Amino acid sequence: MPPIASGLLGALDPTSDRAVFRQIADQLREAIDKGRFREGDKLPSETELVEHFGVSRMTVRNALSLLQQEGLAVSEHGKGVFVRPRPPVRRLASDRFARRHRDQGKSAFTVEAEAAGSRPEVDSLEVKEERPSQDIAARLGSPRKVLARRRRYLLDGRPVEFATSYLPLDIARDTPIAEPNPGPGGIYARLEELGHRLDHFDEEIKARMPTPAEVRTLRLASGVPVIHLVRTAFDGEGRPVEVCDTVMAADAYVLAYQLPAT
Amino acid sequence: MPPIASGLLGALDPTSDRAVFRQIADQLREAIDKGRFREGDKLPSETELVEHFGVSRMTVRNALSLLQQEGLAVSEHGKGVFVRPRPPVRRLASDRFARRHRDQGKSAFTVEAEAAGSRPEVDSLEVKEERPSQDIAARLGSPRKVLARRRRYLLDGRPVEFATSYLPLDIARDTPIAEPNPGPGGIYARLEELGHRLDHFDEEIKARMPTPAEVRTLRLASGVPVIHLVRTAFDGEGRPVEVCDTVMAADAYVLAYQLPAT
DNA sequence: CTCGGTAACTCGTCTATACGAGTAGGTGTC
DNA sequence: GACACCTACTCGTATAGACGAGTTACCGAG
Repeated sequence: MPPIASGLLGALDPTSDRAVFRQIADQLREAIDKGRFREGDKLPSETELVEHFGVSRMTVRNALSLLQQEGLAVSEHGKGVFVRPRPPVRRLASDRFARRHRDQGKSAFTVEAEAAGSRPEVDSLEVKEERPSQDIAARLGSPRKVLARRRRYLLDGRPVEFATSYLPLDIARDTPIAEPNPGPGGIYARLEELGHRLDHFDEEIKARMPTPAEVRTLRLASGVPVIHLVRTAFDGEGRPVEVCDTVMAADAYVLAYQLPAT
Repeated sequence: MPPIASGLLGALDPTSDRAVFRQIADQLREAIDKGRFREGDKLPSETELVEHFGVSRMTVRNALSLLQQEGLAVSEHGKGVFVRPRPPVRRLASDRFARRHRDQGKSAFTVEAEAAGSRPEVDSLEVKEERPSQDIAARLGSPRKVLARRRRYLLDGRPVEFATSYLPLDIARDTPIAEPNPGPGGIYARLEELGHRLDHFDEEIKARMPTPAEVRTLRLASGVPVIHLVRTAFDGEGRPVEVCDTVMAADAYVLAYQLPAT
């Protein structure tokens, strides 16, 4: 076995006042940026880096930890540290809720995923009545209780999104919306059948680091933020009829919107 | 001085197989979530935690590092580790480029910031001609050269956003758009005066961890992602007339959009 | 009173060592 | 050939110690 995957990495500058672990991280980052290590490639092991740079293991781990926080690398216990693969990205277009996309037999997620050549799944379905949080209540016009529909979306076995829809009970109770499977076209199609013609949606987008619970349910690598999207659906009278709270793995999404110049 | 800010923190569970540093992080996280430590509060020092839990300093640092990666805490050299303050959030509404917002004497950023009671600044202005990257070229219809306008936006002295506008040279050369200050209403007002009536904008949104360069220019705390927004402006003939590439501190923004149900 | 220095505290960096736990590949037995 | 085992490699967790550098408050000299 060659002593190290060296040649790809240079030496430290002892005169620099830049911390040693940062210098090591810089070199690895540059090697990744320049393509000397590619997506999914294994980086030199901690032991190899220790020998190559002549530093202690904690220093090397510190450098690798930096790269992981930047989202450039992921470590796998027992295997090594790898250049983080960029997963295929799902593009959410601003017309994704257009009525013409609703009259299918399948859900929008399924149709779109299959068109993109991926294998879609929906799991951890939960449908129950509950008291809304303050935020959700405010968006829905302060109903006392709401119907909550929770589900997780996966592409090719990888969880990409976790969503909860909230609907006022007076709208959703004893309708197909309260069923685990609401039928073709999803709950928006059912809402319209029930006489709540949808007029427009408001969406609010934030990005932040995931909570430990979100790391688990979305199986997120370190250094991957989440996109938190809250969508409110309004009917023709301006009444909010649904709020959908969605947490998405940020590395799996691009959101696209079209704005009129008015 | 009291021996420790204890009472707020419990003991470790030696029977648990959960790593000690995770247990410590769990306790601190819970104390923050429950409001026992509030925004800006100083957490117990490393030394205090070492004594309270009876572990080594590296273990405590490991726990604190976890909280920083989650965006819950920030450390300040020589001072301590603090619960990360949530800065005031700037809300970008989907009508922010409406024509009626343009006929002011000031830029949209300035007007809006002052209305919100903040002190706006714009700096590191750079205006130059350059060859576009592949991505920008593709969005602009492959011009050979473009005018690039770079600037950084600050609120109350804090950098929140870094943006670059790209315009095809045949549109922008020798116009007020090529000046450092393009005048009231910004470059969109100038584009319309030049006969490029704006029709609509496309926006693409991603979230990711910042590069080291972005950490510097936006003075980002660890555990704060960036929102990367690329906006393309189209004229009435469907020609792209500008691409604006923006990197925003994610903790300073909420993006709001309105979608028609069509 | 002002200014400078010191002391005590904070986190940052780095070394050296040890053991645990997951993975992969080879080896040897049945 | 199938399978259990062993071994060598990987990263994960934890200890103990050392020195450096930024911050703050106090105290003493001028």
